[in-house]
Amino acid sequence: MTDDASLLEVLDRSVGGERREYDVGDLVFRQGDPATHLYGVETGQVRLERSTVEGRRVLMYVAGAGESFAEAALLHDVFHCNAVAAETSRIIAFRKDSVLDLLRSDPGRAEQVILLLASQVRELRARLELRNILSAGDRILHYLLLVAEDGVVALRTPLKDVAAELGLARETFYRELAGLEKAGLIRRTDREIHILSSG
Amino acid sequence: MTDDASLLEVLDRSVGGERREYDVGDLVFRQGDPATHLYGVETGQVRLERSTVEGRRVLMYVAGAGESFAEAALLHDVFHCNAVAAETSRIIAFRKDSVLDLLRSDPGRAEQVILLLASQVRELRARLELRNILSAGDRILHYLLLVAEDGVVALRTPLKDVAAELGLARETFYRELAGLEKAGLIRRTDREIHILSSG
DNA sequence: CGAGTCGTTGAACGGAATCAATCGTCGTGG
DNA sequence: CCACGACGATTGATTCCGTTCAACGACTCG
Repeated sequence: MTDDASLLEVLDRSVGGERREYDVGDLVFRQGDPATHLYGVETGQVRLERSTVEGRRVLMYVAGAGESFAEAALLHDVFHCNAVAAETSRIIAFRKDSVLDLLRSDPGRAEQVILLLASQVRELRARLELRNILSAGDRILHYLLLVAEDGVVALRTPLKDVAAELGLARETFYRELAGLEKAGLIRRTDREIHILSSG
Repeated sequence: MTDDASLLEVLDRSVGGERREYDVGDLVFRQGDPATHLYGVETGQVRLERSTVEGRRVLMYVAGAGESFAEAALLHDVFHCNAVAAETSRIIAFRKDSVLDLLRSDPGRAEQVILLLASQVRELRARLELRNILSAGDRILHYLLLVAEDGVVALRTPLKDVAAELGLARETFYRELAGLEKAGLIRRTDREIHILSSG
């Protein structure tokens, strides 16, 4: 699912980023702040949330380890949301100017970034489409078919995280997984799920 | 939600695309075909689906009017999914080489594309995050807060399409909307929804 | 050896999907 | 001009299934 090199990695190699540590609740940036940087999560988790006029808060995104966020800083002068650490986190900050300079001066890098973003779009679309599947069992099966390579899914993350990615309560996920196995559609080993053909 | 200029528009203006008509069920391209073009939907709808080894089909994305698809052609030599018209559709095909040439020779355009993709990523993330909200009412409210400008949401598409975007049955959506109005949280006029402040 | 987390199963509840029916509106053609 | 059909919007009743609460075993780590 995740591709070879992430945007975060590419940026980190190309323009050096400044690493900072944040505790739970710390603000990385605030809505209205000048958008001078974009960011990556090295460890931890950051919540992006927007404050509405009436003071309500709308969660826009949760960025986990390895992900970049606030790329939209490239588009705007000020941030349109707050970024707050949801866990103790190490964040990398890249200067917006540096990034833009890089993209302008190095067409190869620019192209690489385009490809990265394009594949990210593809992945997000696929994830979104998954959510349109109502039945938990079908959703899981489709997910497995999507991420499988040669009929085998290697589990890199704990199962509960997979459940979260699928938008399911972990209990439902475990149960349904057991159901699929009982139905003879999959077989599980320790860190792998094998998809058994049954056209 | 949708931004000023779409990727489709930018491409259409920069590299001329070839327009083709498709009937329901027609294949735009097939899994394994050389990936020589990327595409945009002018009218109609296209389903992107991947065939697995066992002949099962997994839906990856449904591209509607105004959207581009198969941008991933830029990354790969062959298509990894089938594209089939879900309605009578007019599709624009852009030559991959032309697009790559453009991006390499025109850094300004490349930058514009990067910005477009970045904002697309942001939008997709936001949509995905919405799906993590279980309660239909909360989901709708968050959506409204997200797309509102000055507390007003202008309906561009039929309500039933909004319901689909939110991943809700249209009945549920209507009902919940009525509920929100009864609860005094929103007020509806013909083509607008007003969000009433209530911290 | 305890605390914490992941994985797993059971039982009950609640809410969204689904089926069904109605109304309004718009466009089309006779 | 009106009848007709298509589609969006809406409300009611019922079913179903995923969430939630709860409890437990396995494993890791300090």
